[in-house]
Amino acid sequence: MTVAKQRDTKPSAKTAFVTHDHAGCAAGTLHRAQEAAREKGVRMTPVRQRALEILLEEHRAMGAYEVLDRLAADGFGNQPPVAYRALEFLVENGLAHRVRRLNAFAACMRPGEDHAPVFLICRACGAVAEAGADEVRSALLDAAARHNFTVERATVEALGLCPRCVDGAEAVL
Amino acid sequence: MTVAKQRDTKPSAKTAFVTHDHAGCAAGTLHRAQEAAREKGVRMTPVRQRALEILLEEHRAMGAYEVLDRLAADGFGNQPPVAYRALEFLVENGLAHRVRRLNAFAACMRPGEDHAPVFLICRACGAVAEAGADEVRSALLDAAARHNFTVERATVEALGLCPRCVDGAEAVL
DNA sequence: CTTGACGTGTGATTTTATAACATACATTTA
DNA sequence: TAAATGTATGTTATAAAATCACACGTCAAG
Repeated sequence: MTVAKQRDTKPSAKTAFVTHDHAGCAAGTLHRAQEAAREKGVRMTPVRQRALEILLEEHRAMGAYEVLDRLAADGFGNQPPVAYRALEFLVENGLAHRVRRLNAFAACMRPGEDHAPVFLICRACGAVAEAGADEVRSALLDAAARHNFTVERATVEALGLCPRCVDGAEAVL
Repeated sequence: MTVAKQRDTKPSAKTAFVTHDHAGCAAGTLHRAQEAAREKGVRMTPVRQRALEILLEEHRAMGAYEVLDRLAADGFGNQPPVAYRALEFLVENGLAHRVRRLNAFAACMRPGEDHAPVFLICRACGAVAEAGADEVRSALLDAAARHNFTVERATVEALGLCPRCVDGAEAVL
């Protein structure tokens, strides 16, 4: 846990690809997530909160078993359902997202805001950014409408290289 | 196998959601796929072709193990790698697509044409349609560009209800 | 005919995800 | 506060999806 603030960077146009104060960014997002949960009337229990913290601390997509290991190390159960249930809760309540391409999960950077996220996944460093998606979403809805298809949920994921990895080969790896 | 044509519907705006002559549609697509493979200089071996036929016959997303069962029934190997290798080949060569939301695979309806497909997945009947995606794709590229992200591959999948399932509740289930 | 590349078959294993059931905690209701 | 109810957690087991590693076969180039 642990909310060590280091440089109180203002979270202006925060994206995973821009160097920023992870700890502060994570703390802020966690706070907003807690708010969102409270407003929604759902319970942010210890496992759930810890799972979210783990995702926020890493600021990348993590597999369920990876999260599970961390949870177990913190004294929670060490069986798959422990992680899957916490992660499912977070996803259901818009506090995290599932990244299908990676069979993984990532914290939502805009908890509470109704979101239709696009994920930008760097294949070099594994960073995952959540991009604004309004235009993508409306284009998708248009395309679906042309087929008389009713969209309920959408997954939009792009795999490629983030700005830090694309030029230098000094990639984070 | 089997090109029993039933109603020779003209494949004008063919989509999985419009009632049409599956057999004819499948046969035509298979033919185009074979052409595409030949032009590309890759080998369309028996397992590979049969795997594609299976996907085309069903005209829906199928899990690797489901395809495997059918292949085994036709005298091919019955171990997972048999199906995964054939499917991987098809995907690599643009003859099929992977539908991540379903952990499944579907035949490409436009083999050869460089495609950036959007999948419309009916949660009621399981049909999967490949929709035109140019606008979605450009919106996605724009969004990525704003983050200085270089897109290499994209996954766009919508889950919802197809026109046949959305109004009648007589849904296929 | 031998070599080497590619494809296929097979057994075993790894990784990802759920089912099923028991226990504990929390919130309401009386 | 005690009982009742719903919700969350722990744990065992298993299912489903995907890959590894290695043997064998085929076919075309040398």
